[in-house]
Amino acid sequence: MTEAVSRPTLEAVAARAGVSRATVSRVVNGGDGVREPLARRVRQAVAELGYVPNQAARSLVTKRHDAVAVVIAEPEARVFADPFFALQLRGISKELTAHDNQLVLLLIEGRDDHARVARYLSGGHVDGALVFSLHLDDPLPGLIQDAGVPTVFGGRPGWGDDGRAAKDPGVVYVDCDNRGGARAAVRHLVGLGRRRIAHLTGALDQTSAVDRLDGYRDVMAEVPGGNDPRLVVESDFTPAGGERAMRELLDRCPDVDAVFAANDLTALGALRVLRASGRRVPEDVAVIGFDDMLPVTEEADPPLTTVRQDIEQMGRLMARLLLRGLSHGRDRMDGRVRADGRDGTDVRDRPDGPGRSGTAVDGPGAGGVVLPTTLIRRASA
Amino acid sequence: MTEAVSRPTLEAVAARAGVSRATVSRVVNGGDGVREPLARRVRQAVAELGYVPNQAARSLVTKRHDAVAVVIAEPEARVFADPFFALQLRGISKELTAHDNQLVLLLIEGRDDHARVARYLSGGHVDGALVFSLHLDDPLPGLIQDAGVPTVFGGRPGWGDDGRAAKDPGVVYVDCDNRGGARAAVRHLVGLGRRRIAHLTGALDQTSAVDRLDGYRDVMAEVPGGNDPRLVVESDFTPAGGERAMRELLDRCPDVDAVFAANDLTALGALRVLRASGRRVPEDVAVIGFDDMLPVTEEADPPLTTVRQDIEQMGRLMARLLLRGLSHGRDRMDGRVRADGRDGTDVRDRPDGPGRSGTAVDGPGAGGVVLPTTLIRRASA
DNA sequence: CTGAAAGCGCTAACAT
DNA sequence: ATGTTAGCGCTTTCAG
Repeated sequence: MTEAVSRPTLEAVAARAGVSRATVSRVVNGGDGVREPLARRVRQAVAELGYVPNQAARSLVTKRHDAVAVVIAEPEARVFADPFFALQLRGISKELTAHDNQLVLLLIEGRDDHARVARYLSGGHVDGALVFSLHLDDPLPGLIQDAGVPTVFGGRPGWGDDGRAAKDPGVVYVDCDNRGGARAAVRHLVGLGRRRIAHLTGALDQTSAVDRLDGYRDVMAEVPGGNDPRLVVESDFTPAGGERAMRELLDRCPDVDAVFAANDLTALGALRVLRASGRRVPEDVAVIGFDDMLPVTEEADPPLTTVRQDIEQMGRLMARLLLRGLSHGRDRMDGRVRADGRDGTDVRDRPDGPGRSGTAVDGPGAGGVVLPTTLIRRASA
Repeated sequence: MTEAVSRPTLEAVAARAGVSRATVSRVVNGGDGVREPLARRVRQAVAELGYVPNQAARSLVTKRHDAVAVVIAEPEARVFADPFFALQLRGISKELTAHDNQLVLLLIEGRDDHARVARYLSGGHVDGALVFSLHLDDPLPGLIQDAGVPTVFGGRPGWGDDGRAAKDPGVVYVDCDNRGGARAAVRHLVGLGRRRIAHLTGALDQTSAVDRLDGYRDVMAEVPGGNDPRLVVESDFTPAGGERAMRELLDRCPDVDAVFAANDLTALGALRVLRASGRRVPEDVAVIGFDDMLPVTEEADPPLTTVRQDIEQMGRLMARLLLRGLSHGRDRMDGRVRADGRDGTDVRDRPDGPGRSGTAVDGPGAGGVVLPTTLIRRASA
């Protein structure tokens, strides 16, 4: 292992190129206003010495860090049960990398960690934050707002009275069209001729679960007998919860002919209970999930029809919005992030095929960007 | 959102407390050699002003960053198919947090990214790196060694001729006892009275797959007819690969009565093919997996007997070893990481129950720390 | 278009 | 035990 030998400084490069430090600095940072022959000499010296700018020194004067924090709270470690997390990170990482920003990962393990994270964020160590707000009652978003760090949330924030946060144009978030996706799923079941369509909800302290339930209700309101409350069973996004809910459902409504589960894991549990009860899927009961968690949906028996959301794209978009706000901030806006100016490239670049649902923007004035979902037909419905 | 108002500096705190900057600095950094009354005044001022040290300024002079990079290469995105990644990160994060270090996440998407990561690591932005080396031919480890950054690898590194790297005491890594775990699994099958025990390998360009195969062979060498090469089918750690391999196996050896799959996903594929072929598990064919990937093993049909490795613990240990090397380095060792001084607290704190396998240290002189595995009995074997 | 000089906020000798 | 001082490596006016 080589000794951590002191790296060359601007000074060294300047000496070697026979110019001043200022000139080297200019070249290194884009090189405006340096005549080509000189610039070339500088670049040469940089290459020869293997010069890499000292980020600490740079930050000290620019007050920028080219780093953003990604904050992930993982209460019951549910986040870790699925590949969600990884995909989001991947999208975020790609976008940050493309803009030469570093990703500082902040995992929250428990209540105590909130203070730590808040302190870090207020400490001015990063230029902004991407925050995944999982629960309606999570104190974290509030703390972060107080910290005064430009922030983009992942998933519609649910804090505040009646989801007030999501309507505050100062709060920027990215989400998938949970409600629209749910509608598409239920409509599909209706189109299949099903009438006793049930819903196994997700954990209702998360906005995604609430929105999917709302979407279900939107469509069922138009189905004769569709507002039978026994058709909705509360669950929690887990396979075990799905089993429990499905048993309960079978008890309440033995005549059920379709199930829209709040996510694929829940659908998996339902599938098992249905099989055990002697029902055939989809002949007797059609089943649809949500997320399109690949290993799960494709390997399910039968393969699961589901509503796909592009997790990685959500990550990318979050990062993009944050970075955009940051660059504004540098010029004159004090870093306030805004969700407008949605050029949408890369986001809505897929053809508008059948089964497509949702709009790309959830109403004017809101700080939320909502990505469309797609119904993926497999064997279960 | 509050304006990014300039935070208070040491100077401000000093003024308020009526002392010099140096004194404040001393108090903030542990407070040796400052008399209590004074120290109290300083702490008071710090609290009142909400002072947080400027990390950039501090790094500039100390040349330390209290940050480590976590480098994850994810070739075919396989990493993201399972919760592995998340668990490792969680373990790492916990340990780093406990020592006030930041986690900078570097995801490698393709060949081009290697250079970028190498440059970042050489750039002296972090104090050390935790690197997951997935493939035998990965150029990354070499680049990282050149970068001269204290590093701990996740998983036995396979580069160099014949795994030379793992024997270099200068190369530190943490792995689970793949070979021992495999032995335990196969021994269990033997104990069940099985004789035609097959192995579906993992991707053999990863040391974990190679080691598990070796473990299988260790035991089979003592089983009559156990060295039948047809009993080993190469696969790739995926469910689809598992299906393919299992079909091939059934073709070659219809009399197979047990299968040790290189991981749980592979076992899942095997299970499906076995069912389709009309075989009962475990009556006709016993099946064992590896990893104990919970959602998969518990939800499998039948629930999967498997070899558990404590992923999170591996992450913790990697971070701990790195941090330990770093603190040595600060005193006098130029940051060289060493795998000795294994106090092992938290690592070997579980009772030595039955089915336990492996040693905590893989031979003297090597830079590797190998964590034990546990056989988890469920219904499939 | 280029160079000289003034700090950014902090730590670590060195004084006292 | 506390204060004074000299930079860490860089960007950025400000002159020329």
